[in-house]
Amino acid sequence: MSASAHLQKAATNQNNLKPAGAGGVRQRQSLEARHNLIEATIFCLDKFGYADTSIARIQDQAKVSRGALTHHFPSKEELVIATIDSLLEKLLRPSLPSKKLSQTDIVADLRWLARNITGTARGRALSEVLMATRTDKKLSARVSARLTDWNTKLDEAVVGFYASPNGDDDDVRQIWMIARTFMRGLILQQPFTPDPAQIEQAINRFGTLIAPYLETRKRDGVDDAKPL
Amino acid sequence: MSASAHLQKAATNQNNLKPAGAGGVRQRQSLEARHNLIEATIFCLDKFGYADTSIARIQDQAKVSRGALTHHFPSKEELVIATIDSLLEKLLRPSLPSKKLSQTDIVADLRWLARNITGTARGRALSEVLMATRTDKKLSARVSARLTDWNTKLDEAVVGFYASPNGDDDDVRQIWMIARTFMRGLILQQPFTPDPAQIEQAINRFGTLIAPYLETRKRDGVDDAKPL
DNA sequence: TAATACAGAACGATTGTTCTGCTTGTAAAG
DNA sequence: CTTTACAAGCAGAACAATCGTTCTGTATTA
Repeated sequence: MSASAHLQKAATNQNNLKPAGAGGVRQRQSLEARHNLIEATIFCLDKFGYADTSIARIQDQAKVSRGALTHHFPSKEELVIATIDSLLEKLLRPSLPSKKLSQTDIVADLRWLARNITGTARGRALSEVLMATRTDKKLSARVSARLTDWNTKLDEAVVGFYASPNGDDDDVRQIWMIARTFMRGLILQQPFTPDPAQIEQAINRFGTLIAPYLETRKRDGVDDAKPL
Repeated sequence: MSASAHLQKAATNQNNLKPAGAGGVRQRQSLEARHNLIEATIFCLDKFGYADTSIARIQDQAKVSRGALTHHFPSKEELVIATIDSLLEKLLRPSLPSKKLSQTDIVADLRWLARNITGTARGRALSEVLMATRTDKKLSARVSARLTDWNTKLDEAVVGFYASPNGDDDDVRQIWMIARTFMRGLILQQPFTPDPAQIEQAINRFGTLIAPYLETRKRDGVDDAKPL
Protein backbone atom coordinates (compact mmCIF):
# COMPACT_ATOMS: atom_id res chain seq x y z
CA MET A 1 0.00 0.00 0.00
CA SER A 2 2.69 2.44 1.00
CA ALA A 3 3.92 3.98 -2.20
CA SER A 4 7.19 4.99 -0.66
CA ALA A 5 8.32 1.47 0.17
CA HIS A 6 10.33 0.41 -2.80
CA LEU A 7 13.59 0.71 -4.64
CA GLN A 8 15.71 -1.27 -2.23
CA LYS A 9 18.13 -3.09 -4.47
CA ALA A 10 18.57 -5.91 -2.03
CA ALA A 11 14.94 -5.96 -0.98
CA THR A 12 15.97 -7.43 2.31
CA ASN A 13 12.83 -6.90 4.30
CA GLN A 14 9.63 -4.94 3.98
CA ASN A 15 8.51 -2.97 6.99
CA ASN A 16 4.93 -3.71 6.07
CA LEU A 17 2.16 -5.27 8.09
CA LYS A 18 4.08 -8.47 8.11
CA PRO A 19 7.21 -7.92 10.15
CA ALA A 20 8.66 -11.17 8.90
CA GLY A 21 11.70 -10.68 6.70
CA ALA A 22 12.47 -11.67 3.13
CA GLY A 23 9.39 -10.52 1.24
CA GLY A 24 8.16 -13.12 -1.16
CA VAL A 25 9.01 -13.33 -4.80
CA ARG A 26 5.54 -12.04 -5.59
CA GLN A 27 5.85 -8.85 -3.61
CA ARG A 28 9.29 -8.22 -4.94
CA GLN A 29 8.19 -8.38 -8.54
CA SER A 30 5.23 -6.18 -7.77
CA LEU A 31 7.35 -3.47 -6.21
CA GLU A 32 9.71 -3.66 -9.12
CA ALA A 33 6.85 -3.19 -11.53
CA ARG A 34 5.63 -0.19 -9.56
CA HIS A 35 9.10 1.25 -9.62
CA ASN A 36 9.42 0.78 -13.36
CA LEU A 37 6.11 2.50 -13.94
CA ILE A 38 7.04 5.45 -11.76
CA GLU A 39 10.37 5.82 -13.50
CA ALA A 40 8.64 5.67 -16.86
CA THR A 41 6.23 8.36 -15.71
CA ILE A 42 9.11 10.60 -14.70
CA PHE A 43 10.74 10.03 -18.05
CA CYS A 44 7.57 10.91 -19.94
CA LEU A 45 6.87 13.98 -17.84
CA ASP A 46 10.33 15.27 -18.60
CA LYS A 47 10.32 14.37 -22.28
CA PHE A 48 6.72 15.05 -23.31
CA GLY A 49 5.42 17.36 -20.62
CA TYR A 50 2.39 16.88 -18.44
CA ALA A 51 -0.08 17.53 -21.24
CA ASP A 52 1.27 14.77 -23.46
CA THR A 53 2.03 12.21 -20.79
CA SER A 54 -0.65 9.61 -21.46
CA ILE A 55 -0.84 6.25 -19.82
CA ALA A 56 -0.36 4.67 -23.22
CA ARG A 57 2.99 6.42 -23.47
CA ILE A 58 3.90 5.42 -19.95
CA GLN A 59 3.16 1.76 -20.51
CA ASP A 60 5.13 1.84 -23.73
CA GLN A 61 8.09 3.38 -21.94
CA ALA A 62 7.86 0.96 -19.01
CA LYS A 63 7.29 -1.92 -21.41
CA VAL A 64 4.44 -3.37 -19.39
CA SER A 65 0.95 -4.30 -20.46
CA ARG A 66 -2.05 -2.08 -20.01
CA GLY A 67 -3.47 -4.56 -17.56
CA ALA A 68 -0.38 -4.51 -15.39
CA LEU A 69 -0.44 -0.74 -15.22
CA THR A 70 -4.09 -0.52 -14.24
CA HIS A 71 -3.52 -3.28 -11.72
CA HIS A 72 -0.87 -1.36 -9.82
CA PHE A 73 -2.44 2.06 -10.37
CA PRO A 74 -6.19 1.89 -10.91
CA SER A 75 -6.28 5.47 -12.15
CA LYS A 76 -3.87 7.91 -13.69
CA GLU A 77 -4.17 10.12 -10.66
CA GLU A 78 -2.86 7.36 -8.42
CA LEU A 79 0.14 6.94 -10.65
CA VAL A 80 0.89 10.65 -10.68
CA ILE A 81 0.65 10.87 -6.91
CA ALA A 82 2.92 7.89 -6.43
CA THR A 83 5.34 9.56 -8.83
CA ILE A 84 5.27 12.76 -6.84
CA ASP A 85 5.99 10.84 -3.67
CA SER A 86 8.93 9.18 -5.31
CA LEU A 87 10.25 12.48 -6.62
CA LEU A 88 10.01 14.22 -3.27
CA GLU A 89 11.65 11.36 -1.46
CA LYS A 90 14.58 11.19 -3.81
CA LEU A 91 15.02 14.94 -3.95
CA LEU A 92 15.10 15.25 -0.20
CA ARG A 93 17.68 12.56 0.26
CA PRO A 94 19.55 12.38 -3.00
CA SER A 95 22.12 9.68 -3.53
CA LEU A 96 25.22 10.80 -1.72
CA PRO A 97 26.64 13.68 -3.74
CA SER A 98 30.01 13.04 -5.28
CA LYS A 99 31.43 16.10 -3.61
CA LYS A 100 30.63 16.95 -0.05
CA LEU A 101 29.19 20.33 0.65
CA SER A 102 31.72 22.93 -0.27
CA GLN A 103 31.40 24.42 3.19
CA THR A 104 32.74 27.71 1.92
CA ASP A 105 31.47 28.35 -1.56
CA ILE A 106 27.77 29.09 -1.51
CA VAL A 107 27.72 29.53 -5.25
CA ALA A 108 28.84 25.95 -5.68
CA ASP A 109 25.93 24.84 -3.54
CA LEU A 110 23.62 26.94 -5.67
CA ARG A 111 24.86 25.23 -8.77
CA TRP A 112 24.09 21.92 -7.13
CA LEU A 113 20.64 23.25 -6.33
CA ALA A 114 20.13 24.41 -9.90
CA ARG A 115 21.09 21.03 -11.20
CA ASN A 116 18.61 19.29 -8.93
CA ILE A 117 15.74 21.52 -9.93
CA THR A 118 16.29 22.23 -13.61
CA GLY A 119 19.17 20.02 -14.66
CA THR A 120 17.76 16.57 -14.08
CA ALA A 121 14.80 14.64 -15.41
CA ARG A 122 13.44 14.28 -11.89
CA GLY A 123 13.57 18.00 -11.22
CA ARG A 124 11.93 18.88 -14.50
CA ALA A 125 9.29 16.20 -14.02
CA LEU A 126 8.44 17.69 -10.66
CA SER A 127 8.11 21.11 -12.25
CA GLU A 128 5.67 19.72 -14.76
CA VAL A 129 3.54 18.29 -11.99
CA LEU A 130 3.77 21.46 -9.92
CA MET A 131 2.46 23.44 -12.85
CA ALA A 132 -0.39 20.98 -13.23
CA THR A 133 -1.39 21.23 -9.59
CA ARG A 134 -2.10 24.91 -10.11
CA THR A 135 -5.21 24.17 -12.13
CA ASP A 136 -5.96 20.55 -11.30
CA LYS A 137 -7.76 21.03 -8.02
CA LYS A 138 -8.37 17.35 -7.48
CA LEU A 139 -4.69 16.62 -7.77
CA SER A 140 -3.79 19.66 -5.71
CA ALA A 141 -6.04 18.54 -2.88
CA ARG A 142 -4.28 15.23 -2.66
CA VAL A 143 -0.68 16.44 -2.75
CA SER A 144 -0.67 19.92 -1.24
CA ALA A 145 -0.20 18.60 2.29
CA ARG A 146 2.71 16.50 1.14
CA LEU A 147 4.31 19.46 -0.59
CA THR A 148 4.05 21.81 2.35
CA ASP A 149 5.37 19.13 4.68
CA TRP A 150 8.26 18.52 2.36
CA ASN A 151 8.97 22.22 2.23
CA THR A 152 9.02 22.42 6.01
CA LYS A 153 11.42 19.51 6.27
CA LEU A 154 13.62 21.24 3.77
CA ASP A 155 13.63 24.41 5.82
CA GLU A 156 14.74 22.47 8.85
CA ALA A 157 17.52 20.82 6.91
CA VAL A 158 18.68 24.14 5.52
CA VAL A 159 18.94 25.68 8.96
CA GLY A 160 21.15 22.77 9.90
CA PHE A 161 23.58 23.73 7.18
CA TYR A 162 23.47 27.49 7.14
CA ALA A 163 23.21 30.30 9.66
CA SER A 164 22.51 33.98 9.40
CA PRO A 165 25.20 36.47 10.42
CA ASN A 166 22.68 38.07 12.75
CA GLY A 167 21.48 34.74 14.08
CA ASP A 168 18.03 34.89 12.56
CA ASP A 169 17.21 31.39 11.38
CA ASP A 170 14.01 32.58 9.76
CA ASP A 171 16.04 34.72 7.41
CA VAL A 172 18.03 31.68 6.38
CA ARG A 173 14.83 29.87 5.62
CA GLN A 174 13.57 32.82 3.61
CA ILE A 175 16.77 33.26 1.66
CA TRP A 176 16.79 29.63 0.64
CA MET A 177 13.14 29.71 -0.23
CA ILE A 178 13.96 32.60 -2.52
CA ALA A 179 16.82 30.61 -3.95
CA ARG A 180 14.60 27.65 -4.68
CA THR A 181 12.01 29.90 -6.24
CA PHE A 182 14.63 31.48 -8.45
CA MET A 183 15.85 28.08 -9.57
CA ARG A 184 12.36 26.92 -10.40
CA GLY A 185 11.86 30.11 -12.39
CA LEU A 186 14.79 29.19 -14.57
CA ILE A 187 12.65 26.57 -16.30
CA LEU A 188 10.22 29.26 -17.34
CA GLN A 189 12.93 31.77 -18.17
CA GLN A 190 14.85 29.40 -20.42
CA PRO A 191 12.64 30.01 -23.47
CA PHE A 192 13.61 33.68 -23.21
CA THR A 193 17.28 33.04 -22.50
CA PRO A 194 18.36 29.94 -24.37
CA ASP A 195 22.07 30.62 -23.84
CA PRO A 196 23.30 28.28 -21.09
CA ALA A 197 26.22 30.56 -20.34
CA GLN A 198 23.87 33.41 -19.56
CA ILE A 199 21.90 31.17 -17.24
CA GLU A 200 25.03 30.13 -15.42
CA GLN A 201 26.12 33.73 -15.06
CA ALA A 202 22.76 34.58 -13.57
CA ILE A 203 23.13 31.78 -11.06
CA ASN A 204 26.55 33.04 -10.09
CA ARG A 205 25.27 36.58 -9.75
CA PHE A 206 22.39 35.39 -7.64
CA GLY A 207 24.91 33.71 -5.39
CA THR A 208 26.70 36.98 -4.79
CA LEU A 209 23.37 38.56 -3.91
CA ILE A 210 22.57 36.14 -1.11
CA ALA A 211 26.07 35.21 0.04
CA PRO A 212 26.38 38.14 2.50
CA TYR A 213 23.41 36.83 4.43
CA LEU A 214 24.54 33.24 4.84
CA GLU A 215 27.21 31.53 6.86
CA THR A 216 28.01 27.85 6.63
CA ARG A 217 27.59 26.09 9.94
CA LYS A 218 30.39 23.87 11.15
CA ARG A 219 29.64 20.32 10.13
CA ASP A 220 29.63 17.48 12.59
CA GLY A 221 31.11 14.85 10.36
CA VAL A 222 27.81 13.30 9.43
CA ASP A 223 27.52 13.11 5.68
CA ASP A 224 23.84 13.87 5.69
CA ALA A 225 21.94 14.61 2.53
CA LYS A 226 22.15 18.02 1.04
CA PRO A 227 19.18 20.30 1.43
CA LEU A 228 17.30 21.39 -1.60
CA MET B 1 -1.71 37.19 -41.85
CA SER B 2 0.22 39.01 -39.15
CA ALA B 3 -1.17 37.67 -35.93
CA SER B 4 0.04 40.67 -34.00
CA ALA B 5 -2.06 43.17 -35.92
CA HIS B 6 -5.26 43.30 -33.95
CA LEU B 7 -6.85 44.46 -30.75
CA GLN B 8 -7.01 48.09 -31.67
CA LYS B 9 -10.26 49.28 -30.14
CA ALA B 10 -10.73 51.89 -32.81
CA ALA B 11 -9.45 49.66 -35.59
CA THR B 12 -8.42 52.73 -37.48
CA ASN B 13 -6.18 51.27 -40.12
CA GLN B 14 -4.36 48.04 -40.72
CA ASN B 15 -0.77 48.26 -41.75
CA ASN B 16 -1.34 45.29 -44.00
CA LEU B 17 -0.82 44.88 -47.67
CA LYS B 18 -3.65 47.29 -48.32
CA PRO B 19 -2.55 50.68 -47.07
CA ALA B 20 -6.07 52.06 -47.53
CA GLY B 21 -7.69 53.11 -44.26
CA ALA B 22 -11.04 52.47 -42.61
CA GLY B 23 -11.24 48.71 -42.57
CA GLY B 24 -14.59 47.41 -43.67
CA VAL B 25 -17.34 46.02 -41.49
CA ARG B 26 -16.25 42.57 -42.45
CA GLN B 27 -12.68 42.98 -41.34
CA ARG B 28 -13.80 44.64 -38.16
CA GLN B 29 -15.99 41.73 -37.17
CA SER B 30 -13.28 39.31 -38.09
CA LEU B 31 -10.73 41.02 -35.91
CA GLU B 32 -13.21 41.12 -33.09
CA ALA B 33 -13.81 37.40 -33.43
CA ARG B 34 -10.09 36.77 -33.38
CA HIS B 35 -9.77 38.91 -30.31
CA ASN B 36 -12.55 37.06 -28.54
CA LEU B 37 -10.98 33.72 -29.31
CA ILE B 38 -7.59 34.83 -28.07
CA GLU B 39 -9.09 36.18 -24.87
CA ALA B 40 -10.98 32.94 -24.39
CA THR B 41 -7.76 31.03 -24.89
CA ILE B 42 -6.04 33.11 -22.24
CA PHE B 43 -8.92 32.50 -19.89
CA CYS B 44 -8.81 28.76 -20.42
CA LEU B 45 -5.04 28.56 -20.08
CA ASP B 46 -5.27 30.31 -16.75
CA LYS B 47 -8.25 28.38 -15.47
CA PHE B 48 -7.67 24.89 -16.83
CA GLY B 49 -3.97 24.83 -17.62
CA TYR B 50 -2.32 23.99 -20.91
CA ALA B 51 -3.13 20.30 -20.69
CA ASP B 52 -6.86 20.82 -20.36
CA THR B 53 -7.23 23.71 -22.74
CA SER B 54 -9.05 22.08 -25.63
CA ILE B 55 -10.47 23.92 -28.58
CA ALA B 56 -13.91 22.75 -27.51
CA ARG B 57 -13.45 24.60 -24.24
CA ILE B 58 -12.15 27.65 -26.02
CA GLN B 59 -15.07 27.86 -28.39
CA ASP B 60 -17.47 27.41 -25.49
CA GLN B 61 -15.79 30.21 -23.58
CA ALA B 62 -15.69 32.50 -26.62
CA LYS B 63 -19.23 31.50 -27.52
CA VAL B 64 -18.45 30.98 -31.16
CA SER B 65 -19.11 28.02 -33.38
CA ARG B 66 -16.58 25.38 -34.16
CA GLY B 67 -16.60 26.53 -37.74
CA ALA B 68 -15.78 30.10 -36.84
CA LEU B 69 -12.85 29.03 -34.76
CA THR B 70 -11.35 26.81 -37.40
CA HIS B 71 -11.90 29.55 -39.93
CA HIS B 72 -9.80 32.09 -38.06
CA PHE B 73 -7.29 29.57 -36.75
CA PRO B 74 -7.01 26.50 -38.96
CA SER B 75 -5.09 24.65 -36.28
CA LYS B 76 -4.73 24.79 -32.55
CA GLU B 77 -1.11 25.71 -32.93
CA GLU B 78 -2.02 28.85 -34.85
CA LEU B 79 -4.36 29.90 -32.10
CA VAL B 80 -1.76 29.33 -29.42
CA ILE B 81 0.83 31.32 -31.31
CA ALA B 82 -1.55 34.20 -31.88
CA THR B 83 -2.32 34.10 -28.16
CA ILE B 84 1.35 34.26 -27.30
CA ASP B 85 1.76 37.27 -29.55
CA SER B 86 -1.12 38.97 -27.85
CA LEU B 87 0.26 38.21 -24.41
CA LEU B 88 3.71 39.51 -25.20
CA GLU B 89 2.38 42.66 -26.76
CA LYS B 90 0.16 43.50 -23.84
CA LEU B 91 2.80 42.63 -21.29
CA LEU B 92 5.39 44.81 -22.93
CA ARG B 93 3.17 47.83 -23.12
CA PRO B 94 0.57 47.39 -20.42
CA SER B 95 -2.28 49.80 -20.16
CA LEU B 96 -0.91 52.86 -18.45
CA PRO B 97 -0.31 51.87 -14.83
CA SER B 98 -2.47 53.62 -12.30
CA LYS B 99 0.55 54.76 -10.40
CA LYS B 100 3.60 56.04 -12.15
CA LEU B 101 6.84 54.34 -11.40
CA SER B 102 7.66 54.90 -7.78
CA GLN B 103 11.05 56.29 -8.84
CA THR B 104 12.40 55.57 -5.40
CA ASP B 105 10.93 52.35 -4.09
CA ILE B 106 12.27 49.41 -6.02
CA VAL B 107 10.23 47.01 -3.93
CA ALA B 108 7.05 48.66 -5.13
CA ASP B 109 8.19 48.08 -8.69
CA LEU B 110 8.88 44.46 -7.85
CA ARG B 111 5.37 44.05 -6.54
CA TRP B 112 4.10 45.45 -9.79
CA LEU B 113 6.32 42.95 -11.61
CA ALA B 114 5.04 40.09 -9.47
CA ARG B 115 1.48 41.04 -10.21
CA ASN B 116 2.13 41.06 -13.94
CA ILE B 117 3.75 37.66 -13.93
CA THR B 118 1.85 35.66 -11.35
CA GLY B 119 -1.07 37.85 -10.30
CA THR B 120 -2.98 38.17 -13.53
CA ALA B 121 -4.64 35.75 -15.89
CA ARG B 122 -2.40 36.93 -18.71
CA GLY B 123 0.77 36.31 -16.73
CA ARG B 124 -0.31 32.87 -15.64
CA ALA B 125 -1.47 31.98 -19.13
CA LEU B 126 1.95 32.91 -20.46
CA SER B 127 3.57 30.71 -17.85
CA GLU B 128 1.44 27.79 -18.98
CA VAL B 129 2.57 28.27 -22.55
CA LEU B 130 6.19 28.74 -21.55
CA MET B 131 6.08 25.42 -19.74
CA ALA B 132 4.57 23.81 -22.82
CA THR B 133 7.29 25.13 -25.11
CA ARG B 134 9.85 23.21 -23.11
CA THR B 135 8.65 19.90 -24.50
CA ASP B 136 6.63 20.92 -27.56
CA LYS B 137 9.45 21.38 -30.03
CA LYS B 138 7.18 22.35 -32.88
CA LEU B 139 5.68 25.14 -30.85
CA SER B 140 9.05 26.13 -29.49
CA ALA B 141 10.49 26.45 -32.98
CA ARG B 142 7.78 28.90 -33.95
CA VAL B 143 7.90 31.17 -30.91
CA SER B 144 11.44 31.03 -29.59
CA ALA B 145 12.59 33.88 -31.82
CA ARG B 146 9.70 36.01 -30.65
CA LEU B 147 10.48 35.28 -27.03
CA THR B 148 14.16 36.14 -27.26
CA ASP B 149 13.36 39.31 -29.17
CA TRP B 150 10.84 40.27 -26.56
CA ASN B 151 13.39 39.63 -23.85
CA THR B 152 15.90 41.84 -25.56
CA LYS B 153 13.43 44.66 -25.90
CA LEU B 154 12.67 44.31 -22.25
CA ASP B 155 16.33 44.58 -21.36
CA GLU B 156 16.58 47.78 -23.33
CA ALA B 157 13.56 49.22 -21.58
CA VAL B 158 14.92 48.28 -18.19
CA VAL B 159 18.19 50.05 -18.81
CA GLY B 160 16.16 53.13 -19.60
CA PHE B 161 14.66 53.04 -16.14
CA TYR B 162 17.46 51.81 -13.95
CA ALA B 163 21.19 52.28 -13.68
CA SER B 164 23.92 50.49 -11.82
CA PRO B 165 25.87 52.36 -9.13
CA ASN B 166 29.05 51.38 -10.92
CA GLY B 167 27.65 52.26 -14.31
CA ASP B 168 27.52 48.75 -15.67
CA ASP B 169 24.33 48.47 -17.70
CA ASP B 170 24.84 44.77 -18.21
CA ASP B 171 24.53 44.25 -14.49
CA VAL B 172 21.20 46.04 -14.53
CA ARG B 173 20.01 43.72 -17.24
CA GLN B 174 21.21 40.71 -15.32
CA ILE B 175 19.64 41.83 -12.05
CA TRP B 176 16.28 42.32 -13.70
CA MET B 177 16.55 39.04 -15.52
CA ILE B 178 17.08 37.44 -12.15
CA ALA B 179 14.09 39.32 -10.80
CA ARG B 180 11.87 38.11 -13.61
CA THR B 181 13.11 34.57 -13.15
CA PHE B 182 12.35 34.74 -9.45
CA MET B 183 8.85 36.00 -10.14
CA ARG B 184 8.19 33.24 -12.63
CA GLY B 185 9.41 30.75 -10.08
CA LEU B 186 6.74 31.91 -7.67
CA ILE B 187 4.14 30.07 -9.73
CA LEU B 188 6.00 26.82 -9.15
CA GLN B 189 6.79 27.60 -5.53
CA GLN B 190 3.20 28.41 -4.62
CA PRO B 191 2.16 24.78 -4.12
CA PHE B 192 4.88 24.55 -1.46
CA THR B 193 4.10 27.89 0.12
CA PRO B 194 0.38 28.52 -0.09
CA ASP B 195 0.44 31.40 2.39
CA PRO B 196 0.19 34.66 0.41
CA ALA B 197 1.77 36.61 3.24
CA GLN B 198 4.88 34.47 3.06
CA ILE B 199 5.07 35.04 -0.67
CA GLU B 200 4.80 38.77 -0.21
CA GLN B 201 7.50 38.73 2.44
CA ALA B 202 9.75 36.85 0.09
CA ILE B 203 9.18 39.44 -2.59
CA ASN B 204 10.03 42.21 -0.17
CA ARG B 205 13.16 40.41 0.96
CA PHE B 206 14.19 39.87 -2.62
CA GLY B 207 13.83 43.58 -3.12
CA THR B 208 16.30 44.30 -0.35
CA LEU B 209 18.72 41.86 -1.97
CA ILE B 210 18.85 43.64 -5.30
CA ALA B 211 18.18 47.24 -4.19
CA PRO B 212 21.84 48.03 -3.48
CA TYR B 213 22.70 47.35 -7.09
CA LEU B 214 20.05 49.51 -8.72
CA GLU B 215 19.52 53.22 -9.06
CA THR B 216 16.48 54.77 -10.64
CA ARG B 217 17.37 56.94 -13.58
CA LYS B 218 15.97 60.43 -13.78
CA ARG B 219 12.79 60.37 -15.84
CA ASP B 220 12.27 62.65 -18.79
CA GLY B 221 8.58 63.21 -18.31
CA VAL B 222 7.53 60.63 -20.86
CA ASP B 223 5.04 58.27 -19.28
CA ASP B 224 6.36 55.29 -21.12
CA ALA B 225 5.25 51.80 -20.33
CA LYS B 226 6.80 50.00 -17.43
CA PRO B 227 9.34 47.34 -18.17
CA LEU B 228 8.61 43.81 -17.21
C1' DT C 1 -20.19 37.33 -58.75
C1' DA C 2 -16.81 35.70 -56.08
C1' DA C 3 -14.40 35.49 -52.04
C1' DT C 4 -15.01 35.90 -47.06
C1' DA C 5 -17.27 34.62 -42.69
C1' DC C 6 -19.41 31.36 -40.49
C1' DA C 7 -22.42 27.02 -38.97
C1' DG C 8 -22.22 22.34 -37.89
C1' DA C 9 -21.82 17.48 -39.11
C1' DA C 10 -18.49 13.79 -39.68
C1' DC C 11 -13.93 11.90 -39.32
C1' DG C 12 -10.35 8.77 -37.37
C1' DA C 13 -7.28 8.85 -33.65
C1' DT C 14 -6.48 8.86 -28.86
C1' DT C 15 -7.91 9.64 -24.16
C1' DG C 16 -8.65 7.07 -19.39
C1' DT C 17 -11.42 3.49 -17.45
C1' DT C 18 -13.74 -0.98 -17.00
C1' DC C 19 -14.15 -5.50 -17.88
C1' DT C 20 -13.23 -10.57 -18.73
C1' DG C 21 -9.92 -14.22 -18.76
C1' DC C 22 -5.54 -16.61 -17.66
C1' DT C 23 -1.40 -17.58 -15.09
C1' DT C 24 1.08 -18.08 -10.90
C1' DG C 25 2.74 -17.60 -6.14
C1' DT C 26 1.37 -18.73 -1.48
C1' DA C 27 -0.64 -20.24 2.52
C1' DA C 28 -3.75 -23.44 4.62
C1' DA C 29 -5.54 -28.29 4.73
C1' DG C 30 -4.70 -33.03 4.45
C1' DC D 1 5.69 -33.08 2.16
C1' DT D 2 1.80 -32.96 -0.93
C1' DT D 3 -2.34 -31.19 -2.42
C1' DT D 4 -5.71 -27.81 -2.90
C1' DA D 5 -8.04 -23.35 -2.85
C1' DC D 6 -7.73 -18.62 -3.52
C1' DA D 7 -6.22 -14.28 -4.21
C1' DA D 8 -2.60 -11.51 -6.47
C1' DG D 9 -0.40 -10.40 -10.71
C1' DC D 10 -1.04 -9.61 -15.24
C1' DA D 11 -2.57 -9.74 -20.41
C1' DG D 12 -5.54 -7.56 -23.56
C1' DA D 13 -10.13 -6.59 -25.48
C1' DA D 14 -13.99 -3.32 -25.19
C1' DC D 15 -15.84 1.01 -23.65
C1' DA D 16 -17.75 5.71 -24.04
C1' DA D 17 -15.86 10.18 -24.20
C1' DT D 18 -13.11 13.54 -26.09
C1' DC D 19 -9.31 15.07 -28.88
C1' DG D 20 -8.03 18.09 -33.24
C1' DT D 21 -8.96 18.20 -38.05
C1' DT D 22 -11.57 18.07 -42.34
C1' DC D 23 -15.40 18.51 -44.79
C1' DT D 24 -19.90 20.28 -46.85
C1' DG D 25 -23.24 23.74 -46.94
C1' DT D 26 -25.12 28.59 -46.30
C1' DA D 27 -25.22 33.45 -45.71
C1' DT D 28 -23.16 37.90 -46.18
C1' DT D 29 -20.39 41.63 -47.90
C1' DA D 30 -17.28 43.79 -51.04
